[in-house]
Amino acid sequence: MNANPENIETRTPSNFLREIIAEDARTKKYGDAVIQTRFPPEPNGYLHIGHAKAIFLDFGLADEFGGKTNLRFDDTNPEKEETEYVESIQEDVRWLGFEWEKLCYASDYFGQLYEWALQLIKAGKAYVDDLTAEEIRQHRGTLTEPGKDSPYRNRSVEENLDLFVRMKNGEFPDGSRVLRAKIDMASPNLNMRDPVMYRILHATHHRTGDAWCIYPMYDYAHGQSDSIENVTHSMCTLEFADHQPLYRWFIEQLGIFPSQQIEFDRLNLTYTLLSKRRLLQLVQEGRVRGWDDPRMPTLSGIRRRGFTPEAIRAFVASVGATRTNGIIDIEMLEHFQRDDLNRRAARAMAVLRPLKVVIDNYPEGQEEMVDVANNPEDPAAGTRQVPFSREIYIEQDDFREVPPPKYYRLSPGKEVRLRNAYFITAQNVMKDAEGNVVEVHCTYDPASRGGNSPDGRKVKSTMHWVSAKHAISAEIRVYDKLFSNPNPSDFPEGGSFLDNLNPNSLEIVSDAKLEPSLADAKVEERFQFERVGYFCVDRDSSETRKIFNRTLALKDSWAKIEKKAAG
RNA sequence: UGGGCGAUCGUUCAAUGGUAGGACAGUGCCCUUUGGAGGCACUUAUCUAGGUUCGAAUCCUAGUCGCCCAGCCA
Repeated sequence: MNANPENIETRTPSNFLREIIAEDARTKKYGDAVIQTRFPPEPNGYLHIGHAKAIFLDFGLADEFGGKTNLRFDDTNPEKEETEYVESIQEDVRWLGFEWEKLCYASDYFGQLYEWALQLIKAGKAYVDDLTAEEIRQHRGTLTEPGKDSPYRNRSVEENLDLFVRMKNGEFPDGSRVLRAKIDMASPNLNMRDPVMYRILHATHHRTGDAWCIYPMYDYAHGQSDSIENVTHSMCTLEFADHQPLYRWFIEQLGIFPSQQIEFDRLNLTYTLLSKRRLLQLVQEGRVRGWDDPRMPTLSGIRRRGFTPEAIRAFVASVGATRTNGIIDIEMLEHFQRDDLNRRAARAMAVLRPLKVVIDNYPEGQEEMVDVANNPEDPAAGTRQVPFSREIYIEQDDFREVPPPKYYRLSPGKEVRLRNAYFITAQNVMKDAEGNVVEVHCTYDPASRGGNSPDGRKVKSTMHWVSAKHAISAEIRVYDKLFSNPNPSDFPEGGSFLDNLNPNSLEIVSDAKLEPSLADAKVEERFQFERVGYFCVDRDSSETRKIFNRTLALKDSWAKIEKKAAG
């Protein structure tokens, strides 16, 4: 990305990660080596907003210090990993605006890792254990009790070597043996109680195929992979803090490049679930339309929803990094997205729930074009022509036959402005058999063309509109939060996180009326529908029928007033 | 109960022994051809108890509370 360090300095406060790196750079802890980081996802699912923070930190911090960042797939478990995911991950990282130095795979290092395992066995630091998974668990002890040595712990180097080579050669079935590091079964840190380094898995790996039937565990692969890549600062989330002693142990035993692990807090958001397992469940059970459903917190979902990489970067930058675990208000994310879109999104007029307005004194058959700013925030965006005629649509919410207090919009006898067009005054209404208002008849002031009256008369309200004759019809998918509970994982005994699903997270408006210029909108193009919200064109659109996703509603102070009045 | 980590406005991030500040949210006012945006103002915080110090959010001690760890997952 084209990061501007000065800008980042002034825009975001420092954090402990930046300070550690700055200090290491200053003291030349790594000599003249450049700052090297890595973003190490396991290709077993789609990236989500939580990963955006890690990506921003890994890439952003390295960049700030003139360093490099590798994208490394931590693909040590063939049973869960797929090429589909390695592709989507690359796409998502690029979409966020980052480019990696090298594309790496832990599986690239399987050979080296194997050689190092041999080395550790020869040094008497690793042994083959024939205990079952269950027995290993029992020998591990508990949080308060030390573990017990495996009866196989003191095998000879020769026997261990022989057994391990045969494990590698496929002589033993899955689960029959493992290679373990020989450390300390009484360590208060469970990770140091002779952790498993290799397990036998006769599974086809998405890259190495059937070349291997033993696969390294995370703990044995991660630090060494960092070391191979000369990673200076290996940043990961807090739950790995207990693994750090082991991370260092392997590097020290092997005498290889001393990468250092630093942990920071995971990103948590209100109303949002970031557990891969549960996200997968939502997809598999059809609770959402897929990984890229616009309600999903996945990067692909957020992108389809209309969020921008700029806003996400600004958001994660503001959130910073600490070692405290908190939960960030989703409104913070929404704020950064509105802020970005407000500056950049072209405006358009669209009526989601149309109510027909007939301007009785506007000549029948007449039509005209009015000049409209594409973005009042950005004069450079220019203007466009929007057709106006005798019959228009306004939002149902913008008319009340009996206006409540503080209601500024259209009501009988009230004069309002049609944005960029004319002042109109409501005269009378037509109703259907049930008494619903189906048409409002108004008169307009021809002198107010453009939206101002020469006599300086003021109106309280300005409303958007679409010419009925020229409007195009479109489908609009109005999204709301996927969960109605701020903490979706909080459910009563016997319940499920699914109970927290918001039943109204998707509302489909099938016949919205849009200004005709929107007929040319391209997939993913973003707009602000004035007074309504931010929308983008969904890829489900066809040549003849547009489908828009609502990214976010505009802040609505009238809704607040109404709510307050309702008590 | 063992080990590790942490604790500052409602939320989040700063303050690195020297005026507790910003952002989000909230409230009020101003402005407005989007009840949007913008501007101004306001409210609210250093977990507790001791100690060190001229001076402590910061250092020390003890306590309290929270998170993480007992996969042949990462």
